Amino acid sequence: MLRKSFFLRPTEDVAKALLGCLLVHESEDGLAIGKIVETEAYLQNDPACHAFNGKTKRNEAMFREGGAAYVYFTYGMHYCFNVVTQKEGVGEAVLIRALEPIEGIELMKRRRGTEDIYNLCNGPAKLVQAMGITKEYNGCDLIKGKLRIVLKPKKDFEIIASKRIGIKKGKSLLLRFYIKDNDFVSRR
DNA sequence: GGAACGATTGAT
DNA sequence: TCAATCGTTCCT
Repeated sequence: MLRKSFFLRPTEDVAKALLGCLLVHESEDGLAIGKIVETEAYLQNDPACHAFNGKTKRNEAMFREGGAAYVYFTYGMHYCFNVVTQKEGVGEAVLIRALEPIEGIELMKRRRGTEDIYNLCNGPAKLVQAMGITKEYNGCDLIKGKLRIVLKPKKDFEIIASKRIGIKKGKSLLLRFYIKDNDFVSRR
């Protein structure tokens, strides 16, 4: 089980530390596990961040103490999953952009409607669908819930930092992180 | 009350 | 490159 302090570090550090960790979901349909291979940090003083203009009903979970989930609906049809960071009152989080499927791959294929393992979790809304994450998890505890993050100590990979994807503001910031040469990272 | 927009995806 | 699709946010 992860320690609370894992999530209370600077958000960029958490975004990098999450690479290689496991995202686990024990659902009624079965167990699904993916290794986190791509993340993006969203900071309070960053115009691309949902919390940039302060707390609203939608982004309320971002202001909770680190270790909670922030799940939001976008483009009228997709959900994205974030890991909330920092102490209570700070609106920062890490968007999980891609996973390497580890466990429950048949379940993921069924949920996604594809047989291609490289197309199961290579995007923020895709992995939400593959893992069976719903809006009900918004604000939930990721340390000990049905949906949780598990530390993976062995990290024998190189981390690449780059510009974030799909945003209109804050484009130049290098707040996207991914595992070098990993085949499950989202491309574009 | 109304309009504009979006941390995306999948098809063309 | 573009349409799909609708909740949230912000303006009037």
